[in-house]
Amino acid sequence: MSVGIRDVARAAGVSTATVSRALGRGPVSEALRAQVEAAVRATGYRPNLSARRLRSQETQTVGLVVADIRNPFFTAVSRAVEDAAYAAGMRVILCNTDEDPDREAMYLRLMEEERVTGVIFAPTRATAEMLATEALPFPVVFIDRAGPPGGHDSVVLDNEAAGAALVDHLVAEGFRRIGGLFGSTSSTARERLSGYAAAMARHGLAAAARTVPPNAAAAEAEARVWLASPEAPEALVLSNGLILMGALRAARALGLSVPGSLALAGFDNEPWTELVEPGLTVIEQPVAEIGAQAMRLLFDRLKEPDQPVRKVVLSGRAVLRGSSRRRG
Amino acid sequence: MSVGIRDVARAAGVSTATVSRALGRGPVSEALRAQVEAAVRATGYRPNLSARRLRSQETQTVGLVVADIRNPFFTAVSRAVEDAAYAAGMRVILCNTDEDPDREAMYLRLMEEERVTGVIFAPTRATAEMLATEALPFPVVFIDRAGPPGGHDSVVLDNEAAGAALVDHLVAEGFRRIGGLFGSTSSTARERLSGYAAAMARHGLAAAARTVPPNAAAAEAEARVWLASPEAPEALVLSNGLILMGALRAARALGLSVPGSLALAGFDNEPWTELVEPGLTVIEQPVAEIGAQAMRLLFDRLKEPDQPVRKVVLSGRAVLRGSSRRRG
DNA sequence: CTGAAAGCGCTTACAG
DNA sequence: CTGAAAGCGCTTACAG
Repeated sequence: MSVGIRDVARAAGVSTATVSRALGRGPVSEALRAQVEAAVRATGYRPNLSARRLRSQETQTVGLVVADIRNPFFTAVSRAVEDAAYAAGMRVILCNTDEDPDREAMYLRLMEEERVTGVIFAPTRATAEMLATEALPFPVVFIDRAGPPGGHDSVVLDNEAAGAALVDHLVAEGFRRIGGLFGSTSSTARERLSGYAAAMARHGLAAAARTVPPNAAAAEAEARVWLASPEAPEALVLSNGLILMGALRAARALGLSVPGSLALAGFDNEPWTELVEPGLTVIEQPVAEIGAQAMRLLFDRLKEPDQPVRKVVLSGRAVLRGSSRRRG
Repeated sequence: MSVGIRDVARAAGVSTATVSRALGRGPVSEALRAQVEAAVRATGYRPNLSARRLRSQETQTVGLVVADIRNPFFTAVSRAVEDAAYAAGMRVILCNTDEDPDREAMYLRLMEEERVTGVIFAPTRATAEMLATEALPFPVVFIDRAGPPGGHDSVVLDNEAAGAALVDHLVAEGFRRIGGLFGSTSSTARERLSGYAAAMARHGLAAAARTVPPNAAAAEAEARVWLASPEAPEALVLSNGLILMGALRAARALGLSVPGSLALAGFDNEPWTELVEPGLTVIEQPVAEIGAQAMRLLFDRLKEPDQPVRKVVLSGRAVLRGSSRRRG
């Protein structure tokens, strides 16, 4: 029914081997190549990628496993990964784990069955640690969150520095009771928390950090309780864009003026952070660069499987806006 | 090197056929099934999906071809599609066309080579029309944008009604010089424009619509020129979330107060539209429902290839906020 | 219910 | 450069 390589071979008057070579990188005379190309057009032939993958043992596929594509950070990174992949003739399988270790395990298993060339992965802490010991049949590049040192290549932000930078900025603006709301599942959030805590200590201030599931609803709920309590901070550091959004909602709900009653400083320079009033101070991540770098690390690893593990640490850029401006 | 079905068969003391049946839906005695499962665990066997697909002639793969995953509308839809797909044991290949017909053609061709089970596609007008005649070897479900009637199944918003609803609302709020900024590439934008124009005519008002490439930068540039000109409207209808963002930026850049000097009403109830001041009036699309419905149409089509073409039209929900409030 | 054998559609040594 | 043949790892009629 469907036209196969045999039909093309017959139409071109050559062997299937020659058709295969003409479509790939095999050595073929110009004359035969032209015949094959004409036959391909005439028959409407489409190579069967499943057959090609099985036979060649190369799937040319990269798995991209992230927490949730609806998190704008992952949206942007995934677009960069896909651009790089398709440019290199590879395909991408995208999976959303919702930060659930069971789903992570399931998708990692799927990646094995797909015989993927490699995986770009934003793991939970639990899975990142597991992967330090368990060997996988393909290279893994961690993004956003590195596992234990020496395990896998990774490209991450300098989270400690970024967390500390937000504190330094808030302190410079005159704030002292600076709280922090951090995601509870990722090593990234933990590092940002660590940078926050270190900077607070350095300034001789008492740290007050809370952790929440990394989504806007959970962050809003926690912030509402906190901000209405006697221990309410006068400024808040938020560990990602969703938590920042939740904190802003909480401030609005409680009628707290920003930055008058509550200063905010967070992560991810999404378009909307500039459009709200006041604009939100954030650490901008080089999202496209993260995706592109991850693909580069993956390709390098495929080329040199035994080279030492590399960790690419990118710096965030502080974008200072009204939400963290000096009080009064 | 890698463990195959033969190794499992050997370990379990059965034939490869029995292993295959035990892992699939074949009839196998409980005793052998247990032996096979034990052997699978013991060997760490992972079925090779390329081989399975080649042999079974079923890829269990759906292609999802959208303009740009970074458009929040497509982000949300794609998440819904992926959830439905993985729940049904299918995989998703995601492609970004950037509204470029050449890239659309390229990815459609890739879908053929992948032998996908079906494709969910948000096409440009050019490609939608092409697809009305050209036959594809797999069912296609259009989302967001339907092609010519009778061509393919589709799930779309009632765009004309939504466009008209925004006009009716603005008129009710006392606006009369109501302009419109619409995307130039999709049938969706065209329909929203048509609803806008019809409603303007119904109210005895002069329509003033412009079209732009559907991204925030192009929309901002066009809006800046328009709003600074003598023909500047007092209210603007925007045909999607990106264009709405561009228009808001233009208003801010020109120092136009919203809604005092310029009212805004657009599409896509993204979280940020509630957080800006004033909140933006938008038509909310049932994004999760659109993705889920598309998968349902696809499954139905696979089950009943010859049933008549279906077009599911979903209604938007108007979310009225400050940006369109009566002037003065 | 079970196994031996054929074959899905390609690519790739192996000869020439 | 080219072709005949083997085989990638599975599933599925076909017999029993």
